Amino acid sequence: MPARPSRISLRADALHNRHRILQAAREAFATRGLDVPMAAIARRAGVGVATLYRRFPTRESLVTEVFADQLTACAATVDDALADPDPWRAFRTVVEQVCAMQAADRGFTAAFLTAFPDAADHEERRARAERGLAEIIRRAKAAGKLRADFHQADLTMLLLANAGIAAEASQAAPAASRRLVAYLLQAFRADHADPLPPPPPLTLSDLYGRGRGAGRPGVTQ
Amino acid sequence: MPARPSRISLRADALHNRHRILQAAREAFATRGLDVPMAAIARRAGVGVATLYRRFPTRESLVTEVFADQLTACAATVDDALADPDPWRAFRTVVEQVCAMQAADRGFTAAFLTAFPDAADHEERRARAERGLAEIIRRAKAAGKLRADFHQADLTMLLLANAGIAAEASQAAPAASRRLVAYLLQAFRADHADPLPPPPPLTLSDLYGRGRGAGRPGVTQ
DNA sequence: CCGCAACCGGAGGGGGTGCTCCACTTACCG
DNA sequence: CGGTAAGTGGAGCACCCCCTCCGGTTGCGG
Repeated sequence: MPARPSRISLRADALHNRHRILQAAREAFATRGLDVPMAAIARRAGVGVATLYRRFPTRESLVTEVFADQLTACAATVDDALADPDPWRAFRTVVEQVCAMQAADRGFTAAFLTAFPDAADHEERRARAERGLAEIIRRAKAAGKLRADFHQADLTMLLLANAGIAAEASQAAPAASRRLVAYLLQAFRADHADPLPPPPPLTLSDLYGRGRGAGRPGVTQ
Repeated sequence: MPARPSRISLRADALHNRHRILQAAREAFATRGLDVPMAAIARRAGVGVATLYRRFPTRESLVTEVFADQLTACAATVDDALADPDPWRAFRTVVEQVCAMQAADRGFTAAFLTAFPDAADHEERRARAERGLAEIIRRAKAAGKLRADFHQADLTMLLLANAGIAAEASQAAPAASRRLVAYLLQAFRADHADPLPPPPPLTLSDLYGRGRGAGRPGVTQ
């Protein structure tokens, strides 16, 4: 996979600064979340604000670049799971790994859950992962391990729940996340599936569609 | 229970405005979360900013006042549950009710999870509820319905997870929350309790103690 | 009905953040 | 080694939000 054409010809010092910025942003996002001030990132990287904005015109571009690796890792997790002959282990592993990544990096959680208007390959990769997950779910159900009334939206639900833990728990997040995932995996198993009351109108796609904001009663009031 | 002495002698119009402010704040907090601008609340209430600040000097005082009813309802739920002869139903009802309240009101979630430095009775009531919950847990375990390795911190975990859903899911929050709670309640049952890997170092108290911020590597950078 | 004290709303200072413009510096190529 | 274009950092503007001060208004007791 060749590097993106936009960054091939950078002067040596510029490239160096670019790496410093990415590193600083990575740390800042992980500990303080996605809305850390740009100036703080620049300061941490030891560059001026202008340099940061020249390299990454929008915060979004910085975020996508910073979390590209981790998203790749996510995709790889899904692919690995698709190659696993044991459907339930595949399902379990994906859930555990992704949630662990979320819990370890507060910014990653937000980046994962945020829709990026541009970032075409981002979206495409996400759609691909979603298809992979659907297949894993299908197999696990077919194997009789995953309860039949499990819905793909339940994964989104789990991700949101896990994000809540990552957002507030801080240092305790990894342990709490592990615990939550363990509980839920047990609840997802087919062999002890009590009836499940409510259906979940919640998939990643329509979460982005018209999700988060207020009901917008007036204009701004 | 008599009204608080601080608000007994208000002029008629002032009292009227006070109610308008509380109503506006309630709506704003519910839809936009706790950090909605004070000016927006004032505008929505049809009063000036000064009036809002005169009546509620800090945002915190406004928040506590707005959610006093709901916190009372929470406490009542715990008390009701303590009176229930069926321990498991008591446990289940408390969890379901509180989570439903959280899902219905985004601000309530935040208010519930936020520590208030003042608000003495707030803290006291919270501590009391926590004791009640401990008793409910104890009974449910003794009845053999709740798994023995359930920990009180698991409730906090559930609350945080539910908060994550309330924060991002918006209109789908109630349904998603119900689904999550249903899953977790099944996982909490003693009769299908697979071994649970990680212990949870996470209770409400130490969540407040030194919880949310970054690791604070330097001073502000 | 009158006077005063309680009340009101908006203007404005202070702080923080997003983003840009511009004079200076420096890597790199010939 | 020198010219040049790429690169740099910080000052500065615009915006938003918190909170307070102050001149005008009004409920209400006498």
